[in-house]
Amino acid sequence: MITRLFLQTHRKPILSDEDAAALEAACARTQEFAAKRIIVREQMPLTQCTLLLNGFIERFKDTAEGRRQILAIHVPGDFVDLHSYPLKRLEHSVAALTPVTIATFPHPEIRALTERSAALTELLWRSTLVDAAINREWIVSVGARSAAARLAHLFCEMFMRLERIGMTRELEFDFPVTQIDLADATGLTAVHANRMLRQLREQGLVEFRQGLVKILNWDALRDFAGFDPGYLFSIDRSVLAVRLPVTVQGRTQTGAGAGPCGTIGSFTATSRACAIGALRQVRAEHGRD
Amino acid sequence: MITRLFLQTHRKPILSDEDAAALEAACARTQEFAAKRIIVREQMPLTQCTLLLNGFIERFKDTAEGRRQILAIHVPGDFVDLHSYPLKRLEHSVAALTPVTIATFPHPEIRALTERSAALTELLWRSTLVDAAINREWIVSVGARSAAARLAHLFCEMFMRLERIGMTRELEFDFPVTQIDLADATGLTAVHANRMLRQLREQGLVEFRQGLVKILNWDALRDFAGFDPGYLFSIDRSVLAVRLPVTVQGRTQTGAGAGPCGTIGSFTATSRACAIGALRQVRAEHGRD
DNA sequence: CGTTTCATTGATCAGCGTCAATCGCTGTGG
DNA sequence: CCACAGCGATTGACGCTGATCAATGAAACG
Repeated sequence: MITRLFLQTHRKPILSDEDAAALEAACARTQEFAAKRIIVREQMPLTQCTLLLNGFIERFKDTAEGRRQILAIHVPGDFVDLHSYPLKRLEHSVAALTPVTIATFPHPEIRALTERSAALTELLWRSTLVDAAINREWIVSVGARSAAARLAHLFCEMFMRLERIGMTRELEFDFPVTQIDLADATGLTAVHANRMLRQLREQGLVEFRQGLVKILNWDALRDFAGFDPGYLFSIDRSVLAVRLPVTVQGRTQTGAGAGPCGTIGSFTATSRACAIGALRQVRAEHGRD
Repeated sequence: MITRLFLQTHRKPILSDEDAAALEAACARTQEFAAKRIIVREQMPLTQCTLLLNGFIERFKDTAEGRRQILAIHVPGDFVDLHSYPLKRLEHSVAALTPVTIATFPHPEIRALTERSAALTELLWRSTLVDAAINREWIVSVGARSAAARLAHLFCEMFMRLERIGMTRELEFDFPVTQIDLADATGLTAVHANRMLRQLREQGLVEFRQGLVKILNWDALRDFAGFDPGYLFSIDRSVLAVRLPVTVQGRTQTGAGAGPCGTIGSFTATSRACAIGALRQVRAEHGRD
């Protein structure tokens, strides 16, 4: 079943059996690519979407200065370029990080799906938005986290996403990328990424060696990275909350209650100092830092 | 007409008059907020979406260390949190940068729209994906551009987005944000942002003074920022190409042609050196750098 | 087996953050 | 009308994080 992992990752909204079957049937064919092969080149007109079945895929842009910025790393079950359906072209390239197997869904087939079922459309739409939420978390990573925390955060994210599809073993998982890839994803140089990986290892947080990630201390790693899985929009946030007590939640307590639906806020976004103070307090209460 | 600027920004797919009217009618009410007011707080369950009619809005996250990362800046005509419809909650907060007027669209109304028209759904979907493309360009900014180039790039982006909705005058436009906001958007400190703004001014590229941006030399600014408007998915790329000759286009020429539909690439993503060399060459041909 | 890629480490240095002080503007209350 | 507080802009001094340059070894590959 081609769409199994996709549906396992994105469970809402719940599809009828017919819709699920229609989605499955929309696949035109499967295909394999060697590692490092470019699958989609930026700005080319596209007529199909790519569902990743096996292996790892990167989306990236190269800058004029010769730096590569990886924008996303995809795992099996991810609809790598579903956004090409409404957009018709991509503003970035897509390449295989490892040997991969993909399934392709022609745009006309997807159009037929959207005309057939609003629920199915919403599921597809939603999956592209979870992707976007991950994009935004990466903005936070490169914009506001230290080098070591960026790497730690990436490991946390990959762990949760791979666990969702059964690709972890206890606290370790295969992550067959190079240190150069890690550097390109986190906005660092390979040299510095290497040093930070050593630091993470020596701090007893996480170990990365030849494509294998071993999480040595999940709680410490999560705190160090400032990782809050909320942005992954996984199925059951309450379960995650138990397993991963959310540090940063305290933020929303800065000030009294908001309107009933949360859209009518009643507080300003100012007073950084105040918010920071509150945060430090929350962190202190949890005995961290 | 509430949706005028939105439809002006997002012209594809083209809507029927009925669909456009239905969209217009889905608005429940308009509302005003003072500057710095939080409009949507992260993680709160949402039941409506926000269309910005007037003013500027930011989407942001605060980190545990007290840093604020701005994830997006919205201009009139932007559906600020349309992604809350499929996602039901947001992983970030939304606040007014200036006094704003917004229109709210209840989720049930949007659901009705999606059940009514696949074309309308695609337009809405597409607009959330253009947003995501901007998110990704911001990853490139904070991850791979120098401090000054990040600011320059932001000014280029805002200029193009504001021009689309008629909010520029020749080469200047109102951008009523503080230097702190600019710093939070670009992953810099306010102090350093200030210095870089001075540098950009002294280099004769762009001037930012009390909420007014004056572009002193568009070509030089665009080149300095490495700005390629393709990621904005504006209406007519060819027009933009004439007006703003696309430097970075040359990249896709690195290697011979790809498959007919662009999905079957035939080159590897390796050999950075080669690609960089080719880029330098392209840039040299254009007499830059 | 040569060639290339990746990992690793050292030395050096620059870009950007941090700390601190000043100045101007605005709003506010006495 | 003035004193004062708060915020934003600006500038200087200093230091750290992370980039750059360089070299080596090991492993993968054709």
